[in-house]
This record gives sequence, structure tokens and C-alpha cells, in this order.
Amino acid sequence: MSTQQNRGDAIYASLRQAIIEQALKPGVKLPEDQIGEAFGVSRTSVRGALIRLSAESLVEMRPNRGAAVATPTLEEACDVFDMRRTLEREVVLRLCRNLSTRAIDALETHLGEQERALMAGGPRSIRLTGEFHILLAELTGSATLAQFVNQIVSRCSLILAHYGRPHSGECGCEEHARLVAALRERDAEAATRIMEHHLGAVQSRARLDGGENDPDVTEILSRYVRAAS
Amino acid sequence: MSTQQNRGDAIYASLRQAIIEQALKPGVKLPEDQIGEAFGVSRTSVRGALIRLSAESLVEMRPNRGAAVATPTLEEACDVFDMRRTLEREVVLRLCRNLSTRAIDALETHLGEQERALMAGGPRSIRLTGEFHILLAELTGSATLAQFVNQIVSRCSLILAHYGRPHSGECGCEEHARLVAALRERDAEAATRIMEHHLGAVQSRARLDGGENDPDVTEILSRYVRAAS
DNA sequence: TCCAGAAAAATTGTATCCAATCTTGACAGA
DNA sequence: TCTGTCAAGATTGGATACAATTTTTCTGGA
Repeated sequence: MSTQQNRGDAIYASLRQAIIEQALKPGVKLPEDQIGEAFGVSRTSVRGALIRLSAESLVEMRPNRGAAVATPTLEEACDVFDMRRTLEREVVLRLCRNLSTRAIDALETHLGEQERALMAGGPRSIRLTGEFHILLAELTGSATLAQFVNQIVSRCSLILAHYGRPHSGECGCEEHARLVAALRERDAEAATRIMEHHLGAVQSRARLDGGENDPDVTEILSRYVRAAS
Repeated sequence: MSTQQNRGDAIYASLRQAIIEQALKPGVKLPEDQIGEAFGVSRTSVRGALIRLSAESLVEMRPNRGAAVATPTLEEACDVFDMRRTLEREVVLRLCRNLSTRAIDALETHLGEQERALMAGGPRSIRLTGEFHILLAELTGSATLAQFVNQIVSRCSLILAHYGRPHSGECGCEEHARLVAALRERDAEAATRIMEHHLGAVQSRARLDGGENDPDVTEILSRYVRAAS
């Protein structure tokens, strides 16, 4: 899923990372020409990457009108966060049932990286805190679960970029540390509680209460549009 | 996700259906030329469709060697079925919390279709029994959950095509009826039990016990290949 | 007969090209 | 000044073209 064999893969990975790190903000247009030129490839390869990103709901492709970084609606955002809760609860339960010491080592190594990145600041930190959750999912040994979590966490990044306060990444990673501690003890009850609380905190960084986030005129107006009458 | 705006969409939908209905069996090569000619379009459009299908793990694309209907490994198959259990349990729980009478009507209408298709036989039946589960997921109102279930159920179809007994679709739909009955009563305990049992039955149609299913030589031999020594 | 290696054919990866569609900006009329 | 219309420019959808790679076929030698 990472190494670049085709040019399309490389572009896919780069664009994806840029979106997740919130360098490409929701709504930004992604003209094939321009991207192709930036990467030094033709539109053909770019198109392949965009198709894949749109399959993940990270970009929207409207026919004849080009691609843009997706702008999730409020409803979508809530749905995605709900789904994330569901999936990550499952991750924690599976990990408590079955977690090697090697896995715990991997988690703690990653915790260290997160802290260092947090010190240093920058987009790397945003990405790493997300990747922690993906690592958790991978450690369940279920490729499918890991893939779904990967997708959902990426979309959460996007949502935070859209609705979150400026530069709001996921979290200070202190709760991550507590989660790892609970997992080490195989304490499913505590682990799910921490995860639940943690995701609640992440979600609360988004202003999903319908408050005045962005003057997204078209979206607001679309609610008042009726069939031509 | 269905109406064909671009040519790529049309091909995507057609190929997907063919795979799910087990008309295109796992391992079958999908040369871009040939498919393009079959649909009367160029390779460009075909490629787009294949990219999307490979993002769903329904086809495998190996660099410079073309696309083929995916041939899930045994491990993958088990993983997918596990994930399906996880997701569909969530579907049932959500539905018991919140299910309109309109939704129940929709389910019963669909049950009727399934029965009729089962009488008539043919690939339509295979597809419809799968679509019942997708309908369930859609009725939760969560687009994300529905999409994940859609993907997972499709992959299960593929797995049954690979490992299942000949023409083994999902199931006689009698358990579907019992599930709807339990949902109507909002009986979460019974509903999850039925779903669990039902998916167990579906899974058991696949010979995932490692028995002698297919002489998948390359895969078998790959376990004996060591680094060149 | 069987195998190794080379040539030919087939297939993919990617760039380029054209028509269709959308967007932008200018211009005329109110 | 504002608004509606239309032409010019930009962008996408899709086909074609060509180089790179793989697969198949052919051939010569053991």
C-alpha cells in the first residue's frame, strides 16, 4: 500500500499524505493538469490516483467538473465519527484478547515518536497521532479491520481540517499512553473506556454542533432548494 | 454509486456484478484490451474501472502483468468473514435501536423478491441474497457502515465462488425472514443470535478448513519457497 | 526428445491528442 | 451600474500512440 511501483501509486501516496496532514484543505480544487505538472507526469497517472482517492471519499470527483478535496457534510462527519467508535472499540476488544509483547513494544516505540514529533510541531505530528490508531488496528492481525480503520481515521483527519479549530490534530498523546498501559494489563473494560473517552475528545475538537463554522453558502442554501415548482 | 455517468462507471458496475454473481470466477484474467472491446470502449475507461475494483479487493492488479479477479487466500477469507460478523452485528444492534415501519416494509418487500428469485434460480438469486444484507446496513442510515458492509459482502461472494461448493450462493432466505421478525419485535438478543448463526451457516458453505479445495499450485508452492540459498 | 536462448507477439504503463463540457470574461442593452 | 448573452479559454472524458515489459513461440543444439 505504500511503495511506489507505478507513477500513479506515488502520486496517490503523496496526495493522500498532503490531505491527511491538512496541507490540502477540504474544497481545494485538484486540476489534473496542475498536479501532473507538479509531479512531472501526465494526466493519465494523476487520474488513476484521483480515482483511488475518491473511492476512499478523500476527494470528490464531479463529472466534467474535476476533482477537489472532499468537503464532508455535518451529517457525514457525525456518521464517520460514529463508525470510527464502532471500529476502534472492536480493535481494542480484539487486542485485549490477543496481544503479543512484541506488539506492545511496537506501540511504545510509536508513543515515543509521537511525543518527539509533538515537541517539534508541524504536520508530522498530526499524521503520527492518526497513525497510532492505524498501528493498533494492524496489530489485531486483521488486514480488513486495519484497512477500514485506516480509511476512517484518514477521513477524520479531513473532517478535523474542515470543522476543527485551526491546526487541531488529534490529541496530545497522553491518552494514547494510558491506553497502551491498559492493553498491557489486558484490561478490556478500562481500555474500551479510555478509547471511548479519547475518541469523544477527538470528536469534540470538531465543531459538529451545527454552530457557525464555515459560511458554506451552497450547502446551507441547498436545504432550501425545492424541485423546480 | 450505481447510475452510469461516465463510461468507466458503467464498466465498473458491470464487472462488479459479474464477479459478485460468480460469472467471473477468481483467477480469471481481465485483459484491458479484451474488456474494452467487449464494452466497446478504450482501455482508458477499463483501466479506471479496474483501479476501483482493485481498491475494493475484488480484483488484483500486478504491475505489468495485468488484472485478474482476486483469489483470496484462506487467511484472507477467514479474516473477511470475521469482519463481516463484526459489521453485521453492529448493523443489527443499530437497527434494533431504531427502525421505522417503512424500513420493515422495505425488508419484507425484499424478502418476497428473494423468494421469487430463488424459485426461478440463476445468478440473480445469488446477488439478491447478498443485497439483503446490504439493504439492512443501509437502513441503519449510516452511509459508512453501509459502504463497508457492501464491500465485505461482495468479497464474501467472491470467497464463496473460490472456496464454496459449486453454485453455493448465500443461503435459503428462510433465516432472513426470521431475522426480520426479530427486528420487528426489537428483540436485539434474538436478532444478533440469528444473524450470528446465519453468518456461521454462510461461512460454513466455504470450505475454509484447509481441505483440498483447489490445486492452487503457485500458492501452495510459495510456502515452500525460501530465499535463494 | 528435451532444454536454453532468441525472436515475435501480446499486454501493460504512460504520454499525447481531440472532442465535449464547463468556466471566465467581455460586451451590449437596460 | 447592473444583468444577461456569447465567445474565448480552460478543463475534463476518452481514444489513440508508443515505449517498456512480459509472455509465447520458434529455433538450434545436446
